[in-house]
Amino acid sequence: MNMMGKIAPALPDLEPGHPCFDCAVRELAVCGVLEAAALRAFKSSGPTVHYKAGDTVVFEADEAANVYSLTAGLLRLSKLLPDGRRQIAGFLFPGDFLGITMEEEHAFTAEAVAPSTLCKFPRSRFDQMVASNPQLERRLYAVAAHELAAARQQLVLLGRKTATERVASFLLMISGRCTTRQGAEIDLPISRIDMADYLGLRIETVSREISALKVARVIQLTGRQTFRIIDRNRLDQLADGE
Amino acid sequence: MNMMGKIAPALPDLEPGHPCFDCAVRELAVCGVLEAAALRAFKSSGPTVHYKAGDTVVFEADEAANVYSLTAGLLRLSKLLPDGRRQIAGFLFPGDFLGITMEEEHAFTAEAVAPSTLCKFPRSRFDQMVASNPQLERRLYAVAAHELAAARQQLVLLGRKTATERVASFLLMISGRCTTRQGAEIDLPISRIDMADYLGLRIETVSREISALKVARVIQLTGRQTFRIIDRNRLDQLADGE
DNA sequence: CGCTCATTTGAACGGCGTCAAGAGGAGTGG
DNA sequence: CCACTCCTCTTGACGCCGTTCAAATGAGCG
Repeated sequence: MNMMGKIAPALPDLEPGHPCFDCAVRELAVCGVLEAAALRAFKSSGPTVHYKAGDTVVFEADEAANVYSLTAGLLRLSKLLPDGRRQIAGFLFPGDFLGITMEEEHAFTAEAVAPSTLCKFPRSRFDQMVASNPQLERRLYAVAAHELAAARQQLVLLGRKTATERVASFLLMISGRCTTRQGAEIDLPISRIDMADYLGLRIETVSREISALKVARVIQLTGRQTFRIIDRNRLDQLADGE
Repeated sequence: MNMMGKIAPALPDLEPGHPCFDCAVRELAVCGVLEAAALRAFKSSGPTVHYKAGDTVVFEADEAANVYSLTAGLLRLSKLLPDGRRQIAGFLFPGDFLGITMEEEHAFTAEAVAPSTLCKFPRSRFDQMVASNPQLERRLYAVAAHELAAARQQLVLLGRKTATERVASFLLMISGRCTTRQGAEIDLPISRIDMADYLGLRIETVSREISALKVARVIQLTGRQTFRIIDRNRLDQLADGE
């Protein structure tokens, strides 16, 4: 039943002019399971759209008329309580799929954290593609199962972990997701506010915890948006509360 | 794309002797989408198993060799941190499916909260059934999407809601899930410890919040395991932090 | 009745939030 | 180059919500 990680073969028969030809995440995204012919039909059903940082892709409670595949950038999924409290349920990285729902409306708002590019498909058209491509259906299930596991892992963090453990866990997650450049320098494309709203903390607490990790020589801030892990083992320990 | 809630037709051609014939949740469960013939083949691939309250159905980190459909009882999905802290990620009610994962191991422990009955299927056999029944695949995706939405909703609760809001939300959830008997009496088959571990609180806090709701005449405890909602509107307000 | 275990209640503590001020960059204009 | 503003992030002081520790109450059951 394991299909995550099984990567579709290269598609040498896809012509260079096709928009998917040089897609950086083609094998990662849901489209990765499609044959060249199916991919052509698929892609032709929707445009590529761009959003700049801060833009809203879909509003919570909007009709779920489209689904998206993120090819570049970074999105956040969030929900706002009536009094202004906000919780971020997760981040979408390139290759991730936006629109896993059986409901008529979206349950969360999706906003661009960084300038982002997405392939946009009308839901009706997408459903047809899914119906006629069993592998796509299977891939969607795999993606949903993966997201579910991640969400449940986050439940443990929010329900039972301390501020120190949450921040340490977050930095480890980022280090696994964000391109580590030369010298293990890690990009941190997320503001303190977004970190706080993802971790169920306030920005002051996040800032204090990061400072503490810095003082303890576990990490090193190499720039406003970059850091370096000095003591990986210690960070692992802190994340697990040891 | 909406398939939740679309109930399969009755199956008059299923013989009375078949184990699924009088299954209380047949139309609710994943099996609900199967034709009588497919259902026969499906059911024959695994036995019915029983667990008493407290028993473990699958251990976290166990090999995911089987999948299950819960026909009666109540399960909890939980994870234990090394130092004993525990978080319950969700409860499974009759009709729910256990085994949504693409990994080789289970990520959470599943234990019986009440005496429970499950249909057990070897994963390999189940995958075959899924492969040859597209509707089953679609149903599984729908179930996963539904669970994902529920988990993300719980993220908001754990990350941003107060103790009062959490307990009020929980009682409302239970009132929607548990058979309300005569006089709107609601069964509460979950201990304070499980409530606390689900809500990210301590049992003393849960107890205090319930007492406060009782004193405020919002609910009424009619027994150790049953309660009644006196002021539904107020409970809704409290759950949303108004 | 007496044991055990779940739940409730009380009192004091502490981690994280709140409020407030300061530090550090990035951009703009002189 | 500095001066100024804006904004994010950091740091400090204090307060509160939920936890911790402790004990009482109550339900189930031999």
